[in-house]
This record gives sequence, structure tokens and C-alpha cells, in this order.
Amino acid sequence: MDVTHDEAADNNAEDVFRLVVELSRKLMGEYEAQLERLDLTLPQAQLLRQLGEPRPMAEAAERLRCDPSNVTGIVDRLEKRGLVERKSVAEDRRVKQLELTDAGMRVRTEVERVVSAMPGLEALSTSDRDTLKDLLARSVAES
Amino acid sequence: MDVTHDEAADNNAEDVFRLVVELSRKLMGEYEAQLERLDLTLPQAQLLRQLGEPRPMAEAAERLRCDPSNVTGIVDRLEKRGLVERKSVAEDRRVKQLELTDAGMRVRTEVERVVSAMPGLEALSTSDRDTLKDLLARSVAES
DNA sequence: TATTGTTATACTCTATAACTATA
DNA sequence: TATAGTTATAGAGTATAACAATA
Repeated sequence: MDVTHDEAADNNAEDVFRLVVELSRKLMGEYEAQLERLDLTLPQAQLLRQLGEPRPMAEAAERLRCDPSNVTGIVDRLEKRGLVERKSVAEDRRVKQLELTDAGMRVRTEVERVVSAMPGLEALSTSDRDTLKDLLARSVAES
Repeated sequence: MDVTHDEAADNNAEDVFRLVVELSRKLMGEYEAQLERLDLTLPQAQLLRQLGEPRPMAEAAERLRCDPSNVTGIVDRLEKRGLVERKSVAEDRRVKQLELTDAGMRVRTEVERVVSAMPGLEALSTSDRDTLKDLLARSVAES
């Protein structure tokens, strides 16, 4: 970015793009640092969070927005640690239902705790944060 | 997220976190789709963008916020395509200056074009975008 | 025939540690 | 001794294609 030219004249998508990515990077960085303490990668944590209730692997893949073949590996690693189990379903024996173990539920609770305590937005007042939320929601909602 | 409960009561960092990440994901997704057409990964595009002027590899690593050993591979791939060159520096023969080739400059121009045409924020008016920019900038600036 | 999940494969990014060559 | 860059290694995520079991 050229920082020498007139800032006031700027009102383009590029600035917002850069700032959104920068802020996201900052917040995600803090999030991942917390996850590292739980020995979880981002996809692993996303998967745990999904498993508030059991889901078939295909559904998990869809939510993770990745190919189903990847879920096999992600689940393998979580299953090896005893956080997740693959359960067969009687109605359709092709399907494997992913289910948290007790240990998995405890870790999931830790992840939720991290998320709900997410720091990094202390600079904004309550009303500013409301405004930001509104603008972000409208940007995200856009087709 | 539970969308059935009272939205007005919400004003916590978790919502903003989720929205920032979601919007970032959306914008980055569009960005990466464009980069794919240029056969560039994200780190490769970031590196090209940095090379408006030549830089030592260590400096590139710092800007990419990754270990210097990774830059070797990223540069290898770009160099193999003739987009970047490693130039030795007389003053300190340990250093390798990264420099764009003519082809690299052309690709970099394409990347800059993609960035400056970033779509995905059409839902906001000019003044809303200004507000969003301001709020994001303050959030990012926060220590 | 179509679908669910796995396997095989290949690639990029990531970090750490050991190494070379310079300084 | 310290620094710049490379190499070796290992691991995680990503996609594609081929496969087995099941529907």
C-alpha cells in the first residue's frame, strides 16, 4: 500500500479487504495460540466444536468446507487421542457417525471457553462494537 | 451460532470474532480463487507483492511472518517459473536479494489488479464503508 | 448406478535442527 | 561467535482419483 497519498480520498474495497484480513489474522493468531495449548489445530478444533451432537463424516466435511477425504485424516488424529469415535449406523451401514468421547467433550468445552473469551477487541466501545457487528453482518450476508 | 435467540442482547467479542473470521474467509476465498487463475498460492502472491523493490530473503520471511527456511521453497517454486531471481549482493555475500524478473513484474501487476478490484463489499454504502474502515483500523491498531 | 468413507498420491505450507558460507 | 540461507526431516492440511462396501 502507498501510505504517502491522501488517506481521506480512500474509500475502496481494497482498504477494507486489507483491514479485514489483518484483523482476522490477528484474532485467528490469538485463537490458534490458545488452541496450541490444547494441542489442537484449527480444523481439529472446528470439528470438535461441530460435534455438540453426532454427525456423519460427510456432513462434517461439508461444514469444514473441505473434501471428505481430508476428514478421514483429521478424525484419525483425534480418534488416536481418544477425543472422537466413529460409530456405525444401523440404518445405513456406509455411514460413520462421529461422536465425542467424554475426554472429547471436556476438550470441546475448553475450546468453547477460549472462543467466548476471545480478546482483541477492547479498543471499541459497546456501541462501536454493535456498529461493527452490524456492518460485518451485512457484508457477510451479501450473496 | 444460535440464531433464534435475541440478537439485540448480544454484544460480545465472540460475535465480532466470528463475523470477522467469516468475512475474511469469504474475501480470502474470492482472492484465492483469482490467484488460482494466475497459478499462485497465497504466500507466493504475498511475496510477489512485496517485491515492488528487491529484498533480502530474511526480510521477505519477516514480512511473510514465517520461518526463513520456508522462503527457500517458496522462492524455489517462483524462480523455477522465471518470476523471481536470487541476486548476490557484493557488500555481504551471505545475502541473496530477491528480485522480480520482467515476467514476475507482469504477474505482480495482475495480482495488484485483483486486489484493487476486490469484490465482496457491495452491500455497504460509501459512508458505511468509511465507518467500517475506521472501526477495523482501530481494532487492528490495538496493541 | 449412486453414495459413504478410505486409501494412494502428490503438493504446499509449516517449524525445527543441522549445515555451509560468510561476516 | 553470529548471521544468511539451505537442506533434511517431519507433520498437517489440501485436492484428485481409484477403490470397497453398501444402498
